[in-house]
Amino acid sequence: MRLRFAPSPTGYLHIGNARTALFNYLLAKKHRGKFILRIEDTDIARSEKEFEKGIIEDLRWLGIDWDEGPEKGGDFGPYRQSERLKTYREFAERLLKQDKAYYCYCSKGELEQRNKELLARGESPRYDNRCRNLTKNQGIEYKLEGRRPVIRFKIPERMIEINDLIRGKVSFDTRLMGDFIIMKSDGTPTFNFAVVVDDILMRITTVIRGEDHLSNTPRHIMLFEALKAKIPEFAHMAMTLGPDGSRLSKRHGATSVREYRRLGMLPEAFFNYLALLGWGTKESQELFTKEELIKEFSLERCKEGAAIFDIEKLTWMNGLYIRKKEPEELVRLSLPYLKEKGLGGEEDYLRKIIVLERERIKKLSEVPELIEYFLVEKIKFDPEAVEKVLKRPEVKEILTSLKQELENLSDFSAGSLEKTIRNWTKNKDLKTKDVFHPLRVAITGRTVGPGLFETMEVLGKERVLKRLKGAERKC
RNA sequence: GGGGCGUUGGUCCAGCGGUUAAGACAGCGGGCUUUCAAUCCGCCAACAGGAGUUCAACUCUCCUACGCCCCGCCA
Repeated sequence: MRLRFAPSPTGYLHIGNARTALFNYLLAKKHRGKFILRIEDTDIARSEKEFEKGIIEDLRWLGIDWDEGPEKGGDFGPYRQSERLKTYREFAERLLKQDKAYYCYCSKGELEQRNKELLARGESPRYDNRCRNLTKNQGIEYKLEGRRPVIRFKIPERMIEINDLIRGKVSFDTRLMGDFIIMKSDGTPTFNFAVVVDDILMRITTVIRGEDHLSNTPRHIMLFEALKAKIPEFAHMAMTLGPDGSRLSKRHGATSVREYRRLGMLPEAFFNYLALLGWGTKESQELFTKEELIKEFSLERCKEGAAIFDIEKLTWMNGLYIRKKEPEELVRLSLPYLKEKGLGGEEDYLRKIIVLERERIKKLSEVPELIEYFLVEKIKFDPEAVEKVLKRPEVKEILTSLKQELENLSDFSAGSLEKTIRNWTKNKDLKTKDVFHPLRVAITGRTVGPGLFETMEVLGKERVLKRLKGAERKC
C-alpha cells in the first residue's frame, strides 16, 4: 500500500491539509505501507521555498514522518514536481501522438469571454472543444500570430463511476465536461495532469484527499485510462470548515498549523484533536495516543459531512495534555514564551512554579502572564483587587502584624505556613478569608492563583516579606 | 447555469428499522477550596422540511431547502 500527501507550497500547512496528511499517515502506518511526501510546486508564481520548508517543519512537529520525499529521497523521485517537468512533457507527448490530446490556441481572454457569454445565456461555462479538429494550417497560422498553445485532453464521452472508500459509488457524465488543459502554454503541467502522472510513476495505490477533489476525480480516471495505468483507490474526506460553516479562511483567525504551534498547542493534542475531526469510534473515545490511532483508524469510519474546526475543544484537549506533562518538560516548552516576554529564572525555581500553575495552563503562550508574579521584583497589582481587598480599613494592620509573625517563622514550608497563619488568625479572632484574601493580593497582586501557602513556600520567605512591606503602602 | 457531495443539540461525534437518541466541548447550576483552576455531581440542548416504503423510520426511497465543492493556462 502506497499513500501520499501532496501539498502546494503556496502557504504554510493549513489545518485542512494537516488533517489530510494525518489520515494518509495513519492509514499508511496501520497497513505498514509507505507514506510519500510530494511537493506540488508547478505554480511557479505562487510557490515559495520558504513555505515548502515550513510545511516540512510543521509536519515533523506534528509527529508525521514519511518514507519517501524531497531531501529524503526514494526510488520514485524526484518528489518535487518542479523537478519532473521533463516527465510531464513526455507523457503529454504520448497523449498527443495517440491523438488523445491536442494543441489549443484559444487565449485566456477569448476563453473568459466565451464563458461569460455562456453564463449570460444561462448555459454551463465550459470549453467548447473548438481546437480539437484544427487543421495543420490553422495551427501554423495561430503560431504565426504569436499564440502559445496549451495541450488539452480529449474527453471520451461516457459515464464514469467511482467507488469512493468513504462515500461509496459516485458517478459522473463526462459529456457535461469540456476538454481540459493538461499542459499550460509555459510548458508546465496543470494540477490535474501532474497528479495523475506522479501517482502512476510513484505507484500510489490509495489516494486520500479532500472532498474538493471529488469532482476532479473523473478527469483523473480518464487520464489513468488514457495512459494505460492502474487506477488507484480513492477516498475523499469531508472538508474542514470555519465556525460559521464556510470554508476555513484567515478571517476565522488562525488557519495554519504554524499559528497554533506559536499559540502553544502541543503536537500530541493537535494530532489527537485533528484525528477526531471527521472520524470517530463506536465507543466515542476521545483521547488517543498516536499508536492507538494507528491501530484504530479506518476509512469506513470517516464521516461524510464537513466538520467545523472548534478551537475551544482543541484548547480543552491541549490543557489535558499539558496537565499530563512532566514539570521539567513543561518548563522546557515554556522557556521560549518566557524569553519572548523577557522573563526567566533558575530552572529549579521555574519547575516549582510550573508544578503549582500547571492545571491552569491551557496554552503555552499563557505561561508568562500566568507566572509573571513569581519572576519579577516589582509585581503588578490588579487595580480592582487593590480597591476591593487591600483598601479595606482593617487590612493594613493585619498585614503589618502578620509580617511580624512571619519574620519569626523559620520553617517556611506550606504546611508550617498554613499551621502558623491559621493559628494566628484564630488567636486574633479573625475569619480566614479576611486574612487569606489580603495576603494573596499582597504577595501576588491578584485575587486568583494556586494554593496560598504553596505559593508562599515557592516564593520563599525573603520575597514574601518584601512583598508584604510593599503592599502596606498600597493599603 | 450545469454537475457532484453533504445535513443528529451552539460545536465534535455515536447510532446502521423497534433506544428514555449515547458520550465529549461549550453554556448553566451545585459540591470541594482562602480564590482561580483542576476534579466530582447535576441541568440545558438534536435527528433540516415534506412525501412515500413498512406493523415500525434518525436509520431505506424520492422531492424541497440549505451548505460546501468542481466546471480556472490555482491546486
